[in-house]
Amino acid sequence: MNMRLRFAPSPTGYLHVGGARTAIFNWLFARKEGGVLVLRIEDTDRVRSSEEHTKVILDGLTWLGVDWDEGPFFQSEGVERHRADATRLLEEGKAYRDFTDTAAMRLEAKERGMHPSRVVREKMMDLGAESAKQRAEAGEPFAIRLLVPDGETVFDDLVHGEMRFGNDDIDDLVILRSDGTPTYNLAVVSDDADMRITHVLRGDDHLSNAPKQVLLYRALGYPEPVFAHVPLILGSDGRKLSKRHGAMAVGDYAEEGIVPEAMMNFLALLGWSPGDDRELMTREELLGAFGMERLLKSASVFDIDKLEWLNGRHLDAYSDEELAKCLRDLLQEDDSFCSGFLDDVNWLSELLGLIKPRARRLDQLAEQARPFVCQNLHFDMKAVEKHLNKDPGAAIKRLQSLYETFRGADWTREELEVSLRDLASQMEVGAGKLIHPLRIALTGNMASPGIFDVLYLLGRERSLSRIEDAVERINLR
RNA sequence: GCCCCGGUCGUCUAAUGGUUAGGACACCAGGUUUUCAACCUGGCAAUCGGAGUUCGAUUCUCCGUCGGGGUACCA
Repeated sequence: MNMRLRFAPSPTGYLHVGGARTAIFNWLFARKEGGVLVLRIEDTDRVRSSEEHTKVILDGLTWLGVDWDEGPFFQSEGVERHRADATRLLEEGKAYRDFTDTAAMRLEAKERGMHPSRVVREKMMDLGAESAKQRAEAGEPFAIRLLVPDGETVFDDLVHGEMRFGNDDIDDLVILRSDGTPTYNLAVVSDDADMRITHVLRGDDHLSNAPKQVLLYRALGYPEPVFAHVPLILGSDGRKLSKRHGAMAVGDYAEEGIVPEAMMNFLALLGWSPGDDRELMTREELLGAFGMERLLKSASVFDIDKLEWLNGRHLDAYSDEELAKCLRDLLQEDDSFCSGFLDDVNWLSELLGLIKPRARRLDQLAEQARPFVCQNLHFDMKAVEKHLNKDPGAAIKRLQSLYETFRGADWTREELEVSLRDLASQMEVGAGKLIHPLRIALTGNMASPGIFDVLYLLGRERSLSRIEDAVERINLR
């Protein structure tokens, strides 16, 4: 039998990291086992659903590298089939019409200490199928509820093992609303059966829906899929992930310079492990190692630090050309950006060699690159204050001396270093006294790659003119 | 309230009826150094609690506790 899986997000406007991980597990499993992955958009909530929202989710999946074999299908397209399934259950006596008023039933149930749905059932059974049919034909609106049988519902979960639910605890759930629209549990079962889904891998939050759905499969006579409920992802305080924990959407992370390989690696390692000590894994390695048997049962906390660390490591694997492309994208909004520098492959490679260890994310990489590829510097005012403005006279003197010294120097790291250190001893100051103001003049920042590397990469002309500019800045204040 | 799931360093996790309970991120210290990183070395740090089974439980069982999910004519 061909394995068929599905990922079925609601189009809520973004791809949640929890949803993304569910998608990744489905994808890994499908690709690993040669199965088929179906994408279905659960858009039955018309208020929240929109085409733009759907697009955001598809883009998020594509960014991650999660591709699908069939779909996207839309749950709303199956409404007729959902309705037909509900009606069939009604005809077969496995469901019944509900004419009651919900609020009144709830109140009565509370007074009598019963499940509301059981109160409804009692009333509707008393009413009898014949009179129910007559009232329906007379045009009275009604919902359809599943008649939950006595006994116990037992099914197998790949993550949790055997699951048992007493049917007394399961409501006679509404499967078709009085406005004729299907409810979630019916729609899911009807769609999954229609799509011949064999493995339902989804978040733990659906675990208590599972017995209801199993009951529906059995009532409808559809073959049951295998379930696998994966644990949830929590925020840093162990609570459900929410806005106050920071970004929740994969799109936000993409914008913050996380690369998709790192995101997939990180998410795959939440709730699953390869069984050995591997942490840094490529897509292919994940695929090779993945298996449902190693899915964990317990929820895990989303640790941004670890994500960023992994991101840095994945960045190491990026080629110079790929990174140059990222830099172009990220820096294009800077008017003073001279992308031509990046065309010199040797220069590019030296630059990246210096800034890659200093950046974990693409946006940080771009900030590190900025002084080397943009004409306008962003000055860190704290740095300017400390090393230039605090003792302006000394700063000017030192920068001017450096200017004179460098002007006649061969532009090699070695010679630049020798001449700077010579100058420092002539002036009877530590080398740092020259280096710090110089660094700010050249980069605008307190932190940068080694100063001689900076000089070398910037080149004579730009270095000298930045020193001049810095002197000018001090004079102008 | 009721139903369900879960609990190993701060975090992600490994392991086992008998181990000095391993690794990684983070953190701390040292090295390196012109800054910031990177890098190297070292360190801190965990089996939720209580019973039971057992020669022996972190591992198996029960109870409690804590956390999570569900309990809709939401998905």
